[in-house]
Amino acid sequence: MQKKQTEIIPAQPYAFGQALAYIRTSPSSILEKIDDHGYHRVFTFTDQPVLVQMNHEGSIDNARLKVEVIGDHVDAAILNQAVDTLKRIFCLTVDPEPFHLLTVKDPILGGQMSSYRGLRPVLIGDPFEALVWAIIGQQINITFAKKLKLKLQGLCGDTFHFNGKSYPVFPKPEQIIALGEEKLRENQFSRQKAQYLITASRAVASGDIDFEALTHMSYDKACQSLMQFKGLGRWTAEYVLMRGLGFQDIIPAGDLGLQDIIGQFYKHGKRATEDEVRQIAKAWSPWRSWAAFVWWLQLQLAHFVEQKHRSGVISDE
DNA sequence: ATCCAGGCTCCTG
DNA sequence: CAGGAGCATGGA
Repeated sequence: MQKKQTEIIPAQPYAFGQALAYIRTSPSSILEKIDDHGYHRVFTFTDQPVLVQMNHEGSIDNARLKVEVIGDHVDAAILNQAVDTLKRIFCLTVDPEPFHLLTVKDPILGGQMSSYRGLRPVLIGDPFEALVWAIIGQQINITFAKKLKLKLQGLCGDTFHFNGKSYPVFPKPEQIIALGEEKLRENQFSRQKAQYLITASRAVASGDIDFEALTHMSYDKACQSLMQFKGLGRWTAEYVLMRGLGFQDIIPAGDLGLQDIIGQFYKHGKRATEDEVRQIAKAWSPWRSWAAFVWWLQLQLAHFVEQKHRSGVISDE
């Protein structure tokens, strides 16, 4: 095993602790390990599993991030890939000030943001993982979606071992294809989901879906490009562009959760329609993805607290 | 039990 | 072209 390390100075202010809290409560995060020291996760860089660790030092206004990569053959190029990946996932190079100014103009969104100084979105670790998660999440409750993701990981994902600990490595498209529709069906994936997953994996493996190319397209083109595949509708395309590739100005208005919470705050509790969400979200351009992240964070925290309650972890005072 | 869930496709009228 | 049924499965 070789190690290399470096440091990232993010655009300030940056509340890394908020990002970690988000990951800890996010149902989509099954690969990340979060502890007092920071963030740990295995990525695949140039066909090699690499453990990436990021710890924070300093304060919100003086944040510094220590990055370490561990793997069989890690060199400067691998370290660079890790840094680029982390910058993308945590939006480290984006100046959050314009978004902050925008939220101040919207008292409702601004009210949500007041306790989140230095917060910025956290993307899903890898675009393919975002695509898989979006397909899994279609039309089922999140708790079950997480179970399915864990199952998929157990069925065809690799494991990376280091220092007595094991870290899951998200399956490559080829591994999901090799698993096959039958196996997925046996594991509670509906026929549709199984088909969509295989179709999407094939498209990624063949290069028909090219994430790198998508990042350079306009929103419209990228969306259309994804939606030509069966099983990838508008919501899924928007979700992947936003949470997988970091498109900054997308509102996945078809999302029931968003319709719900935006209705709560902007329509006196009545669920908003897709069109209404798009209309309301225009005010948040060009930061619509960031606003969506904030709303999702609210939903997620509420859901997390509720679950804790149910399982009796939090006792009523 | 009953309704619904971080949708999508396909089929009506 | 808007609206709705059907899908397939588990959570609350």
